[in-house]
Amino acid sequence: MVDISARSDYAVRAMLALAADHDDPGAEKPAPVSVDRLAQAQDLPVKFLEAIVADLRRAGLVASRRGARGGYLLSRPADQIAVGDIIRAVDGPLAEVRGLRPHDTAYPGEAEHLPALWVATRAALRAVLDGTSLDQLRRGAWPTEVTALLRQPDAWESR
Amino acid sequence: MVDISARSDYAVRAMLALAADHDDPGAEKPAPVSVDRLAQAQDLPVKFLEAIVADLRRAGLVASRRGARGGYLLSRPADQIAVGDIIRAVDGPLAEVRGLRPHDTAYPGEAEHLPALWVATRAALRAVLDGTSLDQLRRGAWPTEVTALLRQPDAWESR
DNA sequence: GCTAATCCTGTCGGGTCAGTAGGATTAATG
DNA sequence: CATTAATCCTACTGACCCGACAGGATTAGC
Repeated sequence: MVDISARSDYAVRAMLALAADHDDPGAEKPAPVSVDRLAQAQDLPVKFLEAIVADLRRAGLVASRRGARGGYLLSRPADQIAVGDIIRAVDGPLAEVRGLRPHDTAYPGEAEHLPALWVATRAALRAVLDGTSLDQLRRGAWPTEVTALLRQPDAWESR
Repeated sequence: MVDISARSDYAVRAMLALAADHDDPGAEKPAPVSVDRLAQAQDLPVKFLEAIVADLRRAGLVASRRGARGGYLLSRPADQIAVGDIIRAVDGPLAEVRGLRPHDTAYPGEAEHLPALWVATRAALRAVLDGTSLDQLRRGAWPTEVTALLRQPDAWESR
């Protein structure tokens, strides 16, 4: 069902590392961070991460400086980047049904209402992932929807 | 991210077909439905569906009668079967992070709050899929959480 | 005993995923 | 101006999973 891929997981963690570097040293202009340092910070495979960060750049979420002293920078403030943006950048749409977008599935007979359920499923995902910014995630300062979900008693249990 | 697999999609549709047969002819005892008829009703590949329905049986969601005039029956009323139950039966856990359950992921440094986000993501999924029964799905009689999600203006739009 | 069904095992091609290899290009710095 | 440190690009691989099919063993109603 939901499988948070290594790509997405690594991408979010790299972005978190970048965000940290961004507001860390007071008011200085942040210096570009190399893939090597990002990989070290979160213990990720360097070459694989390199490919992932390239996707983030193509999606416009980070800017790159080439050459010595080069590296990557957030292209927007961390409170204006949703986690959903990151995941879409590296893994495509948040939800698919057998390769189709949820809203253009169609079914015969008894299953006529099924598309609505898939759409609702996607909407639920969006509420969490597009409702949480990189900045909120880093600080654990959750938006209200997420807080409500986490308050659920069995949220941390298997099922 | 979320990929509703063919297995899950087909499984839900087969269960819907079964549910329809169940309350259709008034108060008669429902007769077992063969895989062939289920496949026809929803236009699904017979042999593949056979394997899927076998999973549903092992999970206890349907009961089987072997031999001539055999087939499958819902093992509980359709309002006591959650869509989430069906999906778990054929595809395993609703959410995983690189093969791990969301609640036992762990991260170094800046990503310390990430597990909570994955857990919230799963909780959001559960709210929709465990909150909707097979019966509600068939009738399009959505629970309040789903209605709220579908009311969202861009719920049916791409992103 | 025929027939219609479940049940089981095995196979298969293609696709995706995580990760690696190797090198071309770019730019700061001494 | 050469060295060095970085991005960038293309290609590859090995493993695994997914959708689907084949063939037959078993069961039970008529």
